[in-house]
Amino acid sequence: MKPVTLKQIAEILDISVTTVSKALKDYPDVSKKTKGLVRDLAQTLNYKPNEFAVNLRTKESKTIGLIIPEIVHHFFSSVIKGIINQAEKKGYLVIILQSNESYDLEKKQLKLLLNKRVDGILISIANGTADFNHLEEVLRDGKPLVMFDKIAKVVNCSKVIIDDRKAAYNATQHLIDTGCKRIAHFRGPLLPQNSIDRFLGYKKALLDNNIEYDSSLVYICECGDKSFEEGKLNAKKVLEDHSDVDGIFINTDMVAIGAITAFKDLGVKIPEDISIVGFSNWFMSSAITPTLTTINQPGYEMGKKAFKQLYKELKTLKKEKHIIPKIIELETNLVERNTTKPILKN
Amino acid sequence: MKPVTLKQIAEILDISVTTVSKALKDYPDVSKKTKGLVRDLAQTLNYKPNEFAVNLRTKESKTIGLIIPEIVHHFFSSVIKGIINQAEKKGYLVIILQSNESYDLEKKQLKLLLNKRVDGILISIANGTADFNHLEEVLRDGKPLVMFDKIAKVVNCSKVIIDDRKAAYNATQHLIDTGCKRIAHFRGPLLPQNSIDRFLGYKKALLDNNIEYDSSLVYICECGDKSFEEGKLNAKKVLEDHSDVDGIFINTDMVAIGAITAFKDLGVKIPEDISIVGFSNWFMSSAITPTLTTINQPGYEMGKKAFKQLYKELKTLKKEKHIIPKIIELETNLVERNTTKPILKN
DNA sequence: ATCAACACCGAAAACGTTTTCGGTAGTTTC
DNA sequence: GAAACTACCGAAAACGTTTTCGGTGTTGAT
Repeated sequence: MKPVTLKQIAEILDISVTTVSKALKDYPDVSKKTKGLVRDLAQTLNYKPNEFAVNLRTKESKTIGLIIPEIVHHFFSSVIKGIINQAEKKGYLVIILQSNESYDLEKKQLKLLLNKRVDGILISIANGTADFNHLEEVLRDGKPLVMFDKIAKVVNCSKVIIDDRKAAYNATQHLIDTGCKRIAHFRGPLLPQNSIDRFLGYKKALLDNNIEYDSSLVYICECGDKSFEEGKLNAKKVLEDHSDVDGIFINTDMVAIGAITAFKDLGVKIPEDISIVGFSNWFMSSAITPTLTTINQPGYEMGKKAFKQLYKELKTLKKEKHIIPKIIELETNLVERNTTKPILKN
Repeated sequence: MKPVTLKQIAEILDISVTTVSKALKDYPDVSKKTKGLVRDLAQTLNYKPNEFAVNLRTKESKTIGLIIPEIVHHFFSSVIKGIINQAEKKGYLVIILQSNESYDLEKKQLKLLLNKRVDGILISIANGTADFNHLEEVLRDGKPLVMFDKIAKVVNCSKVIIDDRKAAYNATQHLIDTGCKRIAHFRGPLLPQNSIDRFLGYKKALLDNNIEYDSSLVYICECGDKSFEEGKLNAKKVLEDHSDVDGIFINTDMVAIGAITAFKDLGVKIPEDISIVGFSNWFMSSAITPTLTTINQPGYEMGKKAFKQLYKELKTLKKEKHIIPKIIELETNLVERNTTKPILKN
């Protein structure tokens, strides 16, 4: 019942623990014969090295921590998949925690991971997070930290992101290119950088096309569980408030699908009466009718890149003292579908 | 840079390591004064107990392993959420691995977790898994194992499941109750128990209502990434093969939504011409038009229950030698929406 | 016969905790 | 004034591994 140890193997073979350890790790100063004996016995006894002891000696756990605002979410779960697949390839295991978009939980969980002595941390911060002391502490602890998607610009660590501003600019520009004159925006919450950047991109596109920015055309969504409902609700509000709106750039696909559903119910024709561009390229976007024009946001890729960066830092930290943070920007692209009209030739 | 240890605190205060350790753990044989000193110093030095050393002594890691076929999946990600939320409450961390529906990967990952010496394991097995030796090994290792959703009946461990057969029976019965006479079934792959049980439930319902079972009305879907496409494809096939079909019970919502999309494109009226019942109650089911009648499968709840059972076993294993496996069955229910007609009064 | 080279092995320290057990000093009891 | 408590502290062993360093015995060359 009790797990087999090096000591037991040593006693059976009447050799020292040292030799057993070395034999299993293929040291050159152990004879072929002994190695054979040790390995065979280890095999038959089903010996598994005690990771706790190994960790204690080597001071690493080959485990990393991951904090994410929400797991039940297509984009984030894609990122997770990218991370753990990549981690597994490099022999790392991943402990996942969910902050639930709460700063307090995020802080607590970060402490949990630091206490567990994970080798490094990946995080996408919560919407509510405005203080970054808990994140700085990771760095102070000498552990590599890589942020992705929802980042804190001010923290001096590596980041894997998309250019939200540019993507939003392109989305809005596409609406303009397809003939929209009065364009609304369903934005996300006020705090997270993404939602700000997307808003800024939207605004810039209007400006560059000499369309006046009208703050009453901007609606806020929490983009949480209620995304679909928010989409429906805001769609109705737009119709009431501004009968002249002919295009909407929407912060996330889920909200966009809510809006589409509401518009269909209300007899609004898409894209003839109102054009819509979403954000994320959630797979449902190509399933709904009409299919949703949206910005493709590469989640799996982002997860992969984030882990790769963390891995690099893990390696360099073994030799050098410090790491130079790196900003990795992933490309996004507009996926043209049927909620926008074809581009006007002029 | 190097983490603070008990020894350092002891040296500074000129007391023994023992006393420091005891002070921090609030042993009764340490004076209030000493406790205060130790705790204050530990605080200011930002002392964190070395988990590796603690693990080595206590022989537990307060970490469990979770293997799941696919993360990017609404049902499974809900389960994950349930698990890690519950685990966090009890002070456990969760390492997640994804088998990708592959037996070989599943086997490898299980070994990985066992080597990591997690305290217990939660698993939903891959479709391809037909040999269960790797699962038995967990038990042989003396570690608690709890399966959920996709289980192996033959393995003697606790399981958290739904009654797929009953649920499928109810789904089919509902189609019959709403007037369907010729009912097709889009089933999942041949192997996993769920898919078999749902098929069996479908068949039984037909039998009990004196409707002849026709194997040509059963279509197989892989239910992987291509679910939506499979739904569309099989919908078309049904129309070609059997113009008289007036109801379909579909293995998962995603496939059902594909089918609905295809039917709408082909001008088939739902539920007038063909009624549909899905399975899972994916949130998109209530967003699509028409909203999908489906079986509610409580993912979050399942995750919670699975961890709770594992936790119980973890505790009992500390006292007793053996645990008696338990089968926990969660209730499902039919959610009536608009892809089925109202029930006929007779 | 001597020395160097080589092949192989093991003692011991170290990693940082936890816990048992015994010890000392001071206080109370009769 | 002896015995019995109480309150507090610490030495040491243990958990299982890794790695350094020094040993022994054999071989081959001189």
